[in-house]
Amino acid sequence: MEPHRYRLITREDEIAPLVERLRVAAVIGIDTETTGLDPFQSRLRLLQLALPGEVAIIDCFELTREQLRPLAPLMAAPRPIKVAHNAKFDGKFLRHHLGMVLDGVFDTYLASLLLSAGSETDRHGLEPVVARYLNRSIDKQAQRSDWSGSLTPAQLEYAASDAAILLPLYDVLHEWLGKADLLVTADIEFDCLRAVIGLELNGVHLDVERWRGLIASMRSEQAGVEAELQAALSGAARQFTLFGDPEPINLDSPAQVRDALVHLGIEVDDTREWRLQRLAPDHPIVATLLRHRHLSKNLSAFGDNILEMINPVTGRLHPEYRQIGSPTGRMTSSSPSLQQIPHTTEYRSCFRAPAGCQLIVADYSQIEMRILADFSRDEALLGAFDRGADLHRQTAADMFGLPLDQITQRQREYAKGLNYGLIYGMGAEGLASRLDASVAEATSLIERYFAAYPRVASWLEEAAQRAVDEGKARTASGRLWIFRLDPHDPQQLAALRRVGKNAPIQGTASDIFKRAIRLLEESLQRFNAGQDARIVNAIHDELVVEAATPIAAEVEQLVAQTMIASAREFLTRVEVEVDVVTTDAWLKGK
DNA sequence: TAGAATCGCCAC
DNA sequence: AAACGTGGCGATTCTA
Repeated sequence: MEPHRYRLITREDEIAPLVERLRVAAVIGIDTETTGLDPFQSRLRLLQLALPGEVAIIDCFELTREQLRPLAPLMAAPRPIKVAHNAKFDGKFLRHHLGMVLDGVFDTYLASLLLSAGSETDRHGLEPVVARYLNRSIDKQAQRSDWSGSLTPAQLEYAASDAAILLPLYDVLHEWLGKADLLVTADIEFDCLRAVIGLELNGVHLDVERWRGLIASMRSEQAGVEAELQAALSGAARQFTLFGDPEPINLDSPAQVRDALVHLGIEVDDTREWRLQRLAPDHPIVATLLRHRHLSKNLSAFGDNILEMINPVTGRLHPEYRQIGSPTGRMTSSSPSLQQIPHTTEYRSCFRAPAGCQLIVADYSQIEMRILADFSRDEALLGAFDRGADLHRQTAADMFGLPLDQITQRQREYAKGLNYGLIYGMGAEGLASRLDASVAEATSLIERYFAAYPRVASWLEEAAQRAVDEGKARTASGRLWIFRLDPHDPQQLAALRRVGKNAPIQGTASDIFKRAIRLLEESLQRFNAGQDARIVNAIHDELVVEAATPIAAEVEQLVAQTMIASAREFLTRVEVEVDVVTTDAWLKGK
């Protein structure tokens, strides 16, 4: 690639003229080089700003936060558009080290993800994206060089070219997004970047002592369970120690556990939970085994490892978010995944508001069923939400033609199974197993359900057929998922029909949620000036906000109103409900 | 011996 | 009893 014209900026008097040139630009490329990946433990070295034909490279070791402040309004404004590849990374460093909010972004990484529409094989680093959309090759080797010392011409050339390439990349990706009707979805994604940057920087507070106590009590119970199981199962062992004692089996090995059970006369093909559940009533040892599994799982997945992830600088957990974590648009979090902390009081109560703060925990009530009602226009299902009654009880009443107060617990369970199952494309066999009923019973229940909600039936069928015919699905915002499933293969056809039903619903829930995050970030801005309210967790349909106690009540109202306002942008027929509580810990009726 | 594949299970 | 969608992740087992 041809060398880029760049200017290394190390003096304060160079900032104002630079700001003037940037201010009149429609679009600028932006990139950073840092001494590491964690903004709390590494430094921001370079900030590159690309204009057509020119790249300014700011040496952040030479200039103070105060001296760079004139750049801040540009970074936060809608214009110029800041083009970055994975702006979340740059945005975290800008926010933490320079106090700048990054907004008004076009993210080429997110754009590439949207355009690939769920392809698992596409890569989305800058190098493959440039290759795919500009048909050019770039060299990323200098990325991992040492950015903390004196800079070589090669490093500066790399820094400049990485920022410069973003401008032509923007042109091409913008055009492709337009052609694919993805500009609305792209704006949803770009708009919530600022909040996702906040989510990662804010992190969550974990009560370490409480967590340690939880681990300790589980470990001691596990020791007892383990001894009991070894005594019972080792008789089945084929291995013996040098002293003739039975070799203990590895209870974490499904194969060894299966063999041991078979030796005890308990015939099993595998040892998955549902299968062991079936055996537990007749075999106390299996129940104990299940308890061991549970403890073992929790201790390994939610034990000391979580404590090790606490950031030494902030003392908090800072998960990484993949903003487009699935083709439906759902976010995922990792290191740790706060989205899979067990939903029990002992775990959730460890996630607490720090002193002087409260947690506002808010989630959408039945959001996916409401989306289904809105999409299908089914009068009875819409009516169920209008009446505001317990949905599953209402569904049972609709199915069985009974008044609400005559619905039995079992009938409500049936209705609940259907409400949850059908949006996932469940069939009669699946429902039968879930409800512990016969396939005939399940079939008849589904018939009753669809008789009560006929437009739901037709919408689901049309969605399945559309997936088969077109090989793709879209959400309310236009988010696209192109299915890589072969409709000529019976198994893949069935999977295609299931995902065809679910994708528009789950994906629209993502649209609504992400829009809500954006709106809430904006609403909280006036509090954020004082660092008094911040979003600290986001789990598919639930938001957790940490707020200073004096403003918590006001923030609670804001959170609920904002989430409702977002849903209204996408749903026309159905009202959504938000359950919200203000508490000390991450607890609520959900 | 490192990485892939598999089993299994946590969340919404 | 692989057929209920989306994910992350840990332990074991397989494989190059």
